[in-house]
Amino acid sequence: MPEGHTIHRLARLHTRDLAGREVAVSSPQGRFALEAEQLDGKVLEGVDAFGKHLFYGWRRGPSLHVHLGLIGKFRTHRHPDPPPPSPATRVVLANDAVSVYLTGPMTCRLIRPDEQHRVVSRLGPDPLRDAADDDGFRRRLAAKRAPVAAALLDQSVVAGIGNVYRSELLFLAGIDPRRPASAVGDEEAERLWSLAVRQLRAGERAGRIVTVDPEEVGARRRSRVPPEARLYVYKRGGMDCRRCGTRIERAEIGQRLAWWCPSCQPA
DNA sequence: TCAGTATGGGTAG
DNA sequence: TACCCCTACTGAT
Repeated sequence: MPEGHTIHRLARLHTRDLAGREVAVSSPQGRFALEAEQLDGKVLEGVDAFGKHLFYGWRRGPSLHVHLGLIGKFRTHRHPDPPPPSPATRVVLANDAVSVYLTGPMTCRLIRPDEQHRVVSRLGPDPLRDAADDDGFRRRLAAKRAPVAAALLDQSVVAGIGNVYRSELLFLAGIDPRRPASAVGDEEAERLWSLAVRQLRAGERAGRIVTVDPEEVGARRRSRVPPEARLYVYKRGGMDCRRCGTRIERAEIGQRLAWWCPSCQPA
């Protein structure tokens, strides 16, 4: 489920589980075998997240750049007796305590510092790194003529938001997803940014996306909200808005489906 | 067993 | 804008 909150959580957990020690690196699938040989036995210094990108930094070695794409997945198995990796496992990172398996990444490659800099410099502000940069977000948003829902998926406008958060944040901000990004006012943009910071932080802590106010669905805490009640609009087309009862609408915006409540997010 | 789907993004034209 | 790639799971056949 790789939006920015998942990526930052992986960086934190992989740093905790793997950094500061030698790591055994292999590639059961074989597509990363030559590169794995270069890293095998090196000490991992830390894992850094920018938007949806992960960078694994090694003592005396090139960085490992991972982007999960739509279907990439990390699985962590505590020892003893981790299950064998599936034949499609691109990379295994292991020490005597844990084995981490990576499958289906869009990007998995060794990268020089200048290339890493180029990747990061193309990204807009990341709510989980640059919480104070509401101004940078506002300026980048104002420069886009595309619908605001498309602009939120543009990683050069804001890094780390994906298809779930874009619909949910626009609902929380009361903004119609079809409105041109350049027509979003300064105060609305600031509100959108502060919602992004708050929601992605909560998602990073919880390891899942829960945008509903727990009280609105009869739960005491975010962690108690049942799975089917965690979101306001995402994938709820044709259902009733949790707040006003209006039927949730759905349309393709920016090559992906978006959902919104026409009453809570008036045109 | 197979088609469809998924929280993404790069490249060619 | 169209097309492509990556894997796992679900539901229909």
